[in-house]
Amino acid sequence: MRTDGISKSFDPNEAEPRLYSEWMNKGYFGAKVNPDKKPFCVVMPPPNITGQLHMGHALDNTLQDILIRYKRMKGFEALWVPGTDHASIATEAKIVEKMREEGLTKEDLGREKFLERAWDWKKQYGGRIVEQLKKLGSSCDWSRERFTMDEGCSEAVKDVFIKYYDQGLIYRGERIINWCPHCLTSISNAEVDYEDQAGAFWHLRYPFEDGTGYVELATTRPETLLGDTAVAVNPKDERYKDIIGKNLILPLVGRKIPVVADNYVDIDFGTGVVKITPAHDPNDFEVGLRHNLEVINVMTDDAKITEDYPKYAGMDRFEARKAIVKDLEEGGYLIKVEPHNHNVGTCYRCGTTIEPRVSLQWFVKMEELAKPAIEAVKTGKTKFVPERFDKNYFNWMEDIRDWCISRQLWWGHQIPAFYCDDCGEIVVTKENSAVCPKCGKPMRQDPDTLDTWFSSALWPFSTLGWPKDTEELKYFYPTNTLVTGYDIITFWVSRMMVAGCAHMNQPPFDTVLIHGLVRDSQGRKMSKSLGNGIDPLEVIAESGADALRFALVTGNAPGNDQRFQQDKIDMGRNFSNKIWNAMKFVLMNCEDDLEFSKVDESKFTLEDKWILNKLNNLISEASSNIENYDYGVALSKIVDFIWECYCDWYIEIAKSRLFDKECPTRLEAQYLLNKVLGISMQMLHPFMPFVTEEVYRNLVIDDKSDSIMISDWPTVIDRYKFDDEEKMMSTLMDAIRSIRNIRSEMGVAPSRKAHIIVVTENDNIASMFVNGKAFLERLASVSGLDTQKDKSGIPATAVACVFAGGEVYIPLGDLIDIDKELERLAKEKENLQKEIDRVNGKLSNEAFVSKAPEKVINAEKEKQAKYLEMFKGVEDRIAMLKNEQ
RNA sequence: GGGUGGUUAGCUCAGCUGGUUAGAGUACUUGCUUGACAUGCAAGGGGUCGUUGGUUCGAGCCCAAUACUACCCACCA
Repeated sequence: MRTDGISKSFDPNEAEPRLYSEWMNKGYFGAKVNPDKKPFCVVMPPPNITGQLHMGHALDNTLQDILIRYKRMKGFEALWVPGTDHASIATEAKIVEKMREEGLTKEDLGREKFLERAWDWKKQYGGRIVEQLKKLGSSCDWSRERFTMDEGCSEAVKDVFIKYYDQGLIYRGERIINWCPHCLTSISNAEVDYEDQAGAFWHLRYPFEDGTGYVELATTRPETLLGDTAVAVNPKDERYKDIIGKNLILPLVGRKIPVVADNYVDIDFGTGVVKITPAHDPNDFEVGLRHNLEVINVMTDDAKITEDYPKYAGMDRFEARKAIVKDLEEGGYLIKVEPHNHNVGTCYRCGTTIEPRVSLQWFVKMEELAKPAIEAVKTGKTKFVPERFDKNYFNWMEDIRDWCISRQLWWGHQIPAFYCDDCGEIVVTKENSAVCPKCGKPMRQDPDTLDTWFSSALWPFSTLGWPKDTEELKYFYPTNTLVTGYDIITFWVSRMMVAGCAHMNQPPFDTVLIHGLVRDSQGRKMSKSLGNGIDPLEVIAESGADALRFALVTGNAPGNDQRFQQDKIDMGRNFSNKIWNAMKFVLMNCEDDLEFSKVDESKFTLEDKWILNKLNNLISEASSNIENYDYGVALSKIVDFIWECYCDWYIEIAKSRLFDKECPTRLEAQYLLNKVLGISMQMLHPFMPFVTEEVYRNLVIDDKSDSIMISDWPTVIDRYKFDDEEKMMSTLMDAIRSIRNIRSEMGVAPSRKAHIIVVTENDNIASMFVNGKAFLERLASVSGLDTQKDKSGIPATAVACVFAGGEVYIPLGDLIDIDKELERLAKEKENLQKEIDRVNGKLSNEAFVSKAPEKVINAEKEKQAKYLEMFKGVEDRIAMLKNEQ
């Protein structure tokens, strides 16, 4: 028996790891430079080494795996490059946190020892997420796995830094930057999350130096008063014309500060007077530059007031706020406090309120670099899917600021800049040490590291060997599709686009496929704090990776968020089970010595031709859906085909041929059952790789590949195009559905088989019913049938159902309840009347007939004829039954 | 303040360039130990497609306005 050794149900926990390691051992995931094939390349967004696989990763990697498996089957040399990201801030924070538990600080350990710990961490946890990705079924070329801090990537980072520096695109300067007092580092604009917070507006008075009164102003951050070095008004503001240039005495501090005029001030907002704190506000910093104001930093790294203000020294900024407000009030400087909501910048890693702060940092000049990257999208060299996300991209890129790339962290790429403490000379070099070219003394390397995204920006080419001029680079670059979430466009996509254009003269990919967020069943973001996250690994353990992938892809459209529900996992698991059972049934009915070489295609029956035509349509439609990245749509079409067409109809119909060992078309049925299921498995494989492989291997298929993974993607088979047969078959199916419907409504027990009479004037239809007798018997509990051209001799108590081209009568004898049947017929008549009225209305509309395309008019006419015929049939029936009463 | 998406059955979502009686899954009701599968099979009920106008022979789809909702961007002290 072919079913020997085949388990009762598919067990993902057993099959998935076995198949995965087999695929890996056989090298199916690998890709190499191969001039005989077209390249297709995807680089994986490298997950953080600190990370654990979450639903976002699961979705992102499932989509990539679908894409890469599809392309591989389509005959491309398909490379999926995996790797991990060092994630400087996140990783360093975790290590520092762990050290804190041991009572240690970074400084206690020193840089070298700290980095040793960090590398240990990487060794311990960096592999964890990789193993988790494998559980998903990801078919990456693991032999090419990379890490953003490995030798090659580090080389690339240095090269880029030096190149930019030499071109004047990287500079070092004192600017106001976003400082995280918790992570103790600068962060870039992109790393700041703004959130609306309830705050207050403190109205203050600053007295004039000459004792002639005071100006009134309002602030949301009274503690920054300590660093005020001016007060600004708008030069056009008539109210304050006379005070420009006068001096004020800063309350609590006693510093003399000028009133300056600057267009930045909005006349209509507040009192029209703004206190200027250049060291702690980006706008004030700009004002300060224009008016040559002193920049006074009043806070330490961890946002405490400095020793310069003894009364508040050591206080946290929010503590200091309270103290200062109290002192202002006592000093009579506080006029009033009103509630006020405002946008507060927070650190995207730790959520701490950002402190804008003047500091010496490294920057990349972005404006020029952004231009070719913008151009690449404008000209369509790179396109976003869905298209609307290019607006998002342009929005960011066209208004881009210089990128602060230095971080006061140890874990990362140390900036390759060296300083001479003697003469102040700066050297930027790849060497590990430098000697001052001016005074010959050893130089000190900048202690800071680079923003993580600086190295990830190079990912599409650093992973292919750059800066070396490798064969891989020539063959696989530019890569093809980048798959990532919309939340990562500014962080990563934009920077890769910039880097690719700058260093490779080509944007790094032709398509950016954007997906949305995976939310919980109530539509909320999955987050640790809410505790509403679903662990993909638990889902895999319970229901298998195929079920998880099914759940993630079902109903997923590019760029859209989706809800994740247990239902979908169950559907996936049920579907696997359905496939498995279909396979078992097929094999159960295939002898060991089948000779498919003896199959005679001229013996294909109506249902054979129907399923083949359906299959052809599926191949062409699903393929084009996949090409368009509509994976959700493609999957549902494939599922519908397998479940409805193949299982619910074709298998059921085929049963009579299989069970009758003498049936002349039995071999053809066996052949097609295997073939059609096999092709369906191939199309389903990118979505559900494991169960499809297992089923494919068990089926009886000629010229079968060793693995479904490396089989050829199915194409439309021209000799199996049977549109007419498909139409005929649907007529039969309609009739079957009608019979079932009536039996169910009349409450006829399934065990009670009925002899039916088909009335039709059309000989083709009549013979179709006769030929389909066997499956009418099976599918509609029919015990036999007659055909005739008119209604003569049909007992009045027969129940009729009408279909296009005729009627089917089911004589049910005394089982029939005439009143009930009349009621049913009346309802049907009413429905038909409505439709006829609608169609008549359309066709009698002059405008419609003269303007609508002929095709549409003809369709309406056909409908009209059909409905009229059916209507007449129903009327006759009613008359007959009434007669009987 | 600017921008983007969503609003279709109780729930989750499809609906391609406007053209059958607006679909699916789930939930619900009913009937089935039908020789693969109860993780299943069959039948059924359920929607004025957010609102209001407009274009058109014809609008869930296109246009305008509006409401609600989610998100992104922005220096208003």
